[in-house]
Amino acid sequence: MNPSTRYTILASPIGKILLTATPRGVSGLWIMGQKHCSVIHAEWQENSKAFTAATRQLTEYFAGTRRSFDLPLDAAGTHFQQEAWAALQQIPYGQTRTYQQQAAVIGRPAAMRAVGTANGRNPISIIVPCHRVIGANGSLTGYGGGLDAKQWLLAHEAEHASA
Amino acid sequence: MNPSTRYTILASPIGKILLTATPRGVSGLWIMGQKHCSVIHAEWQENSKAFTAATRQLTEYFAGTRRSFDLPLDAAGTHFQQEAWAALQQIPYGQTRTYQQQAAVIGRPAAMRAVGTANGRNPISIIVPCHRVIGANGSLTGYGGGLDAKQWLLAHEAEHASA
DNA sequence: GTCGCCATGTCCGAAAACGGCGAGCAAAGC
DNA sequence: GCTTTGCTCGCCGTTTTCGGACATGGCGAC
Repeated sequence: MNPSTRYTILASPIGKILLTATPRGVSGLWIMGQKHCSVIHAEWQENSKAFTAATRQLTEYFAGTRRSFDLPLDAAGTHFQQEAWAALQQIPYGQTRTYQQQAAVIGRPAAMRAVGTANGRNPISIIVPCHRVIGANGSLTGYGGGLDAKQWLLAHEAEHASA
Repeated sequence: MNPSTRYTILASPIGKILLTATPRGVSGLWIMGQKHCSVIHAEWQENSKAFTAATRQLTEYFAGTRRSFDLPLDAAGTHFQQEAWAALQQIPYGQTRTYQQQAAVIGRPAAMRAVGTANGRNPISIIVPCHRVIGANGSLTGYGGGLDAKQWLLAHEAEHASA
């Protein structure tokens, strides 16, 4: 909604990606074609030059040569969501955690279900690695960008983790 | 809440008055000591110089020598409230209207009760003359600044209307 | 007269529903 | 016996929904 929001679209192995940013940093990364994909607002401005660094880092990530991102982020959310997303960024490349473990990290071990909801609201997929959280029994359980994308990302990271 | 809000306090025949303003104009006028009086937020700045014109016009009003105000206003409210408050400003000095008449003016004759609520939310007393609206049977019915103030204002205007 | 009922927009608090979960238990299949 | 599957229930933050309360006035029924 913020008219100072800029966006761009780029291609990837898992489909087109919509990137958005405010003046303070990247505010969204959505895998397009999914029902949870964010909407492009009329007052936003297309500006691929504003995403030079983000595009390069994402390209390297998909090539398997980058394992962590170094970008200013500006994700909007409640206090609890901010904590949940901060916990996500502590999960190393190629590893997974359960929702229960993530809830314990933020000091609320019983809030595992709320953590699942918060992960579903994560506006910056991939860079904030919500795909690295799976069910306690090993099932993928869910992913805003589609379970196919979640599985692809985990397999991709597993393949390049040891290198 | 807006840190660019300024305020000042001035004396009047009906008690102390709190004036607030944004960069776009006067945003509030509250009769202090009433339960509906706005709160002074910590991030606001006291600045009596910003209210030179408003103070002069109010002084003239209370002296009986001014019957209309000429100030930029910036009242925050819903679309319906904006319409209701605009209708208030069409009521001439010294005259009164009923809530029903005011509702008819904005094209919703059945919304008289909603108009009463909207008037109660009017942030700029006196300048936006919600005191000129009374019950259909002539009763004063209510006033955020206190019924005493409402009666005083109406008597004051009646006294100076013909001059 | 006067009492009760209804209409109008907004805000606020309470309550309920809703998830990208996890554990415990029973039943079925091997 | 042991695993697997499918319930049920409790957990917790967020969102949605709902019900009142208001600065009123007209109408019908008694």
